[in-house]
Amino acid sequence: MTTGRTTELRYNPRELDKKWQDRWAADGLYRVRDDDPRPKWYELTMYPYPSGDLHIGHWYAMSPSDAHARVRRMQGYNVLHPMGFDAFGLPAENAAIKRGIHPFTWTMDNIANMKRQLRSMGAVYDWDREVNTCLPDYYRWNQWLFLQLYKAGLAYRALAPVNWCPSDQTVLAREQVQDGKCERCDTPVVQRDLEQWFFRITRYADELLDFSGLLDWPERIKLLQANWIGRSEGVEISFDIAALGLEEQEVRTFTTRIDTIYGVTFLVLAPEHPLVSRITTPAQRRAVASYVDATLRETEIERQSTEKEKTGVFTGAYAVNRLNGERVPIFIADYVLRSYGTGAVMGVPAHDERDFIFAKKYGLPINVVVAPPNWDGGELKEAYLGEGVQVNSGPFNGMSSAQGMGAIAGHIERQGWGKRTVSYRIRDWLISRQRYWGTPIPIIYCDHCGVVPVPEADLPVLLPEDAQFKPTGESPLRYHQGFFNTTCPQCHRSARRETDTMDTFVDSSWYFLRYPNATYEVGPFDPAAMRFWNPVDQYTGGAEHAVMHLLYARFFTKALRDIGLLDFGEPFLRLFNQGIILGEDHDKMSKSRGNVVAPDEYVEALGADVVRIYLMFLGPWDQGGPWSTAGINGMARWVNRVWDLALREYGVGATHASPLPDAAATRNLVRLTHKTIRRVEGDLDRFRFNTALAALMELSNALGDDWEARNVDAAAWDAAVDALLVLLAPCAPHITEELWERRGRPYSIHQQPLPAWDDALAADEEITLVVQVNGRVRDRLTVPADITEADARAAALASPRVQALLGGKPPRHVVYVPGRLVNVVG
RNA sequence: GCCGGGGUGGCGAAAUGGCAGACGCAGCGGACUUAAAAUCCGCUUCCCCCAAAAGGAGUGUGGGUUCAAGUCCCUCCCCCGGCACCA
Repeated sequence: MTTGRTTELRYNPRELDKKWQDRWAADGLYRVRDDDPRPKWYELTMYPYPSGDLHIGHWYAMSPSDAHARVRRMQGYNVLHPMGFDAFGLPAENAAIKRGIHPFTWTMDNIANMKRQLRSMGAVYDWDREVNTCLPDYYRWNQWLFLQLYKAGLAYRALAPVNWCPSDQTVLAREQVQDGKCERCDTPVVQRDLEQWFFRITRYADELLDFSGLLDWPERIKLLQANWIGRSEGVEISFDIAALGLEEQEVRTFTTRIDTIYGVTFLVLAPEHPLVSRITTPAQRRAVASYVDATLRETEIERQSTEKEKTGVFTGAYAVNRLNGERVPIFIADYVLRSYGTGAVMGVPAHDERDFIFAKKYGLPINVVVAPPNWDGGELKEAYLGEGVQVNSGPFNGMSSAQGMGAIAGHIERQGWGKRTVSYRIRDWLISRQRYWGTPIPIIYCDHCGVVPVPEADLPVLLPEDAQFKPTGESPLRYHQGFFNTTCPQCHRSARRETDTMDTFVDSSWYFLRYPNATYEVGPFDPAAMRFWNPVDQYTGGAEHAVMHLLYARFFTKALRDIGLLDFGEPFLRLFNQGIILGEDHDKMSKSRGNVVAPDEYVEALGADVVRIYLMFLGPWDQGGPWSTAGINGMARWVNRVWDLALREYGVGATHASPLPDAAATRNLVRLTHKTIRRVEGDLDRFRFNTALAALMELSNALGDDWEARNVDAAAWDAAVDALLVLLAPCAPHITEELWERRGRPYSIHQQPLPAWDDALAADEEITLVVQVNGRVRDRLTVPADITEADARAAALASPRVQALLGGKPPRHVVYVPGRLVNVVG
């Protein structure tokens, strides 16, 4: 045990946890029914990858969400709070390569272990509704949904430059590339051209920017998604290259600064731009070819580095700016990206930082067309990006650049040289993975019929069990003759199967639709059950999924709605992101730092409840924070105090009755009880577990004092203790159930409603009136809560401390804040 | 560089513009004990002071608004996260 000194509990936590977990399971206490008349509440937490071990981060994500789901139960909702496994993915395959264990075996063993660990948490999960994405009865519906998207034109195959991880031997989605490296193994990613499957998420870019269908999402996540989608309005403007005598008469560029069109002194194409080879003059051929080669060899890190000096090569060709008839040279440069806009940009060095640097380096003219304020007509030291007055802009001179923007765009559209358009940063979602352990893409390639979808009746396309895992990491599917060779469903001649599998984010894009009907066999979901529970009322999980899982799931929901499978467009109405639990040294937990906390040890020693409430108490849930071994021992001590309090026999006939209950003390306890109920329910509702638990501690401290003083009425004592247990029950389900039983209350505490509070009983009779002189606290007076303003002012002025400070002079001004303070301004 | 979030005692933290530091941890003192652990009680932001009272200072920095600012506005610094040649 690495937990150091550990508080001894009043009870055996292992036995107590097991007793109640077994009893709840036997009674089906958490079995969820679809025919329950109470309002439904679907509370979901992001399902885990079955790595094999439930670590403290899982506990930090899952036990508070379980507590919140329990709060909703106690508030009278019919609550679905399911759990499952994101079971496809690369680690299983790596285990197969390294240790010769089949991914299926590895994954299912891990799931078995994690389910045991998850059960130890004592959550309300209804395991009858478990979802496991690596089983054919789940992934067949991945395939079915793929076919529906394909039919709708939302899934397509294209040759595209992709991010390839040489170590994992697969392509990556752009979201999975971090700083030019593979998110998983840190290998520098290289560019390759491959035939890949895509989902047309870009068709939904504008709708994904519309968050109006959401009830409560963190602003931060919406902003992250908006930035990722990266919508920018601009103008597509073509330049005339008819003089080159090619089939193409023009080069199209995209700009957000059409007001600077008269300042164009060059054009730049991406090195991969299809026109490059055709426009290049014989004299420049060699230079251009070697530059293009060098660019393709670059890794993403090199290409994307902003520190790198701007480089480029002249193609020898010129284009004409149609607005002023000027002839400008065409360059290629690797800072222009093929995949954004049109893959070509107009160079306006006076008004764009990159173009400015490029022009300086290659000696290109810098023509000011938007005059900065107080511009003297001289040379610019740096690009001027702001607004100004149009100059050197032909008929648009004298307009503000804002006016110029509209006027020039209108002129271009009338002339047919271009049009106003919108560009997005987001690209279509690349879902092909050259891996075994994923959902096979249900497509067949036939020499006669071309790309043929697998007929729905033939689903699922099963992963072959007898796959050979190569040390190179290449997908076994390509070498599995029985899988690879098939017959065309249309012409019945021999054909080949697609060997790529789907990104696992496809699985998680609709798993929430499956929980309500996890065993449904005629479709991905039973429309009635799915619709009864969906959309998810409250989703919780880490913010790292802001632009991947959450965006993909929103896209899927909208796409399935348009196909006619759903009648709603947002999957998750409310979202809460928990923070990250750090090591005791305040660093991110990692094996290499040796600061990883294993929850099982603490659950074993202190029970699930202590681990749960400690994690909830350590700070605001959305901020995360450092683990503290001393801190969790403090929680164990408090649990002991609650245990003692709850079992004390206080009252009529008991050994520790008050001979003569004190009316004032009793009123104080009743008041505190009602205040605590009000506070705790408000806090729990808004995921503020730390302050909810602090309020319960205050109540338990007060009960301790009352026990010592023996001065409160027995009924008030019992009501306070019962309220304490019921309010604590969502956070600490096991010990509250035990204490509830020992106190002779009816099973189960988890079927009790949250107690109601009475504002009248919670109201203070006396308040502390703070008396300030010139804004500084100089006295505190205890006065009746309903004191009149006149009395409060008089009492404050009568204070000897105030009198002394005023020195006999009348105050200039007195501020009164009802129920709080009087500020005497002298 | 741009966009978020954050900076409060020895530590984790609390605080509708109205008593800064609730609650917990650690520490110190006391009770109980042959002793220790556990438990219980008390103290615990800093400065001045033998001590207390009474003062004074104090929520990253500097300024502002206000009778009153941790909270609102402006400047700058630092930490964390995201994006980053997106034309």
